[in-house]
Amino acid sequence: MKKEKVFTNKSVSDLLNNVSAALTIKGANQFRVTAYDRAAASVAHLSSEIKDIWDENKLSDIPGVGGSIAGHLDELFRTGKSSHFESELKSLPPAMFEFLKISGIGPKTAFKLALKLAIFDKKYALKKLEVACKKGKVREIEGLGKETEKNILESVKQENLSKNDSQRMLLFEAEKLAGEVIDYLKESKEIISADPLGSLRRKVSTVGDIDISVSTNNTKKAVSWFCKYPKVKKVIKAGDNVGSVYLSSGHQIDLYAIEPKSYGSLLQHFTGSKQHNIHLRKIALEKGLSLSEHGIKEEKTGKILHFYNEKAFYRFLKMDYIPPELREDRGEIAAASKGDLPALVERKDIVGDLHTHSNFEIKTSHDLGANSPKEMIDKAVGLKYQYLGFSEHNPAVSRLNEEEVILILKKKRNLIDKLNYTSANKLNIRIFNGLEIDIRPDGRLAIPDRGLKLLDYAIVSIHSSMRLNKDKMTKRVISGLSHPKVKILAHPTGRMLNHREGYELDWKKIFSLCKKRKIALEINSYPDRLDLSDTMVREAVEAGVLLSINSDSHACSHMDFISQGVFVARRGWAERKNIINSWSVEKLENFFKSQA
DNA sequence: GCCGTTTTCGGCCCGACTGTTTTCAGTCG
Repeated sequence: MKKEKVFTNKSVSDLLNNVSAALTIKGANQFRVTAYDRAAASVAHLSSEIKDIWDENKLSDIPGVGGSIAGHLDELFRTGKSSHFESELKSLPPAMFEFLKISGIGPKTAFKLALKLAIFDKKYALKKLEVACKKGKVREIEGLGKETEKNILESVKQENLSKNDSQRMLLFEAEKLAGEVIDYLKESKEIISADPLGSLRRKVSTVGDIDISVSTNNTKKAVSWFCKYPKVKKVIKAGDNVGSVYLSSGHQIDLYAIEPKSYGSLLQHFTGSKQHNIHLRKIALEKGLSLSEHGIKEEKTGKILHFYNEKAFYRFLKMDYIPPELREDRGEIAAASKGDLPALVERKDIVGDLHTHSNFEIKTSHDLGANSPKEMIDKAVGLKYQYLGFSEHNPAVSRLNEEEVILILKKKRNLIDKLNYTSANKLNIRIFNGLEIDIRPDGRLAIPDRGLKLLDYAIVSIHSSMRLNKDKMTKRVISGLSHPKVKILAHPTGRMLNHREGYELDWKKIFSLCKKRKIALEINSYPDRLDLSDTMVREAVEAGVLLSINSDSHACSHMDFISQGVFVARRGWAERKNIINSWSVEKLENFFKSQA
């Protein structure tokens, strides 16, 4: 059997970067080079898989991918190779593309190294380069020197072949890491404020490098304080306004320092996204203005206008303030100019969690929660929730007969009723009796109808046979959604960030059914799920489908993950009205009882 | 090679930093 070649966003992005490098060496038009750079960066930051986008015939929708590159990529996905890309790359030594992985080495240096050291093969290229460095051969090359040699040696040795070689961090991890650095920075009396930048500030589900800005009256001191952060392993650069370090954990952190009067411009500039800023810059240019991290320059007078904060910046451009989560150049600039931005859902709008697992002994074949219902309720009260839904996995049908299953579900029903009696009196929180039910491969639900009757609502989801094809999977899910008690489809694509791609579904069909039958699609807040993804949320919202932001907690502490789901919802342009667990108890109760 | 509320041609962001230089090229974001 022929093995299918796997294309990931990362591998496609690398390929485009290599083509860009090849064009640079060949002295191609610089705009053609940057076009490939842009396409590569764009693909690397996609929030869905490029293969899926190709499936839907939407490659040209990717910013920076036009007819030509889309055509080559199409050939690549259809046949496993692109004759055009291959011909661009073939005249150059394959080793140089390995060298490109080293931070600080670009196309010209990589090419020079390969040529002068006569390292041509890809195999052992880095190893051979390391040997050459140790022999002092690199410093002999014209234009290179001791420092370059040292940098290469350190990079190769530490496998700090960064430049995106390591996998992207989950947003949750990045927030934690950046939070610690920011806390440290704020200890300095020179530093007035410090904020995350880039994808971290835009709350993208995965984050590459961490960038941080500081407002200070002494940028040099701020950078030097940053470089003294105890977890720094190596200072990459330390200029008057910019610092860059590797932590001992291997993560790279960049710092940008600026005086307070320009802080708004800096924050805006480095929050990006790149596409958002390019679009803004174009609009500004038409008005005779040029944008930079220092401010807005009036071309006519040469005067630079400074902005303390971003609100003033956007106001000057005659736009509403655009929340960082929306800054992806997906229509937010036009909307902000017209005063048409959505009123994005906020964390405080979420007044209940409908997907949680307690340790109630339900004899499931999946995982139980770690905490008791009582402990979970205390946590929910602490979060000021108005309601909490327990949705343990269904009892294991293969090991129990129907009567045993019903018995367990009755026991759970009784417990919830009892909890409601006490909680209504003492805690002022409503408890709902949910259940997370497997949709079996044939589309049937894993518990009998008699069991469903005991529930306030059912969540359905897929936990097995994830490799069914799109058609079969769609039929399976649609069948699983058919019972009127089913109100939520949990983690709808089954993806795990950095771990596995989701299964494929015919979303047109799913959306239209969910809209008609008023079934909410879940935004699962678990840090490595974040499923639906932001782009799918946007499509769901536009299709008029309801959403539910849930934590899928298997322990009390997991209930804090809910903010991660809120970020995804915001990135998907979702408003409070789209989210069922922002509704009042009464409205939600009616929703559960409705039989659309 | 991409892109379009001055659209199918003629533009395309730009500054900081490092290393190797002695005025600048290469890399990065």
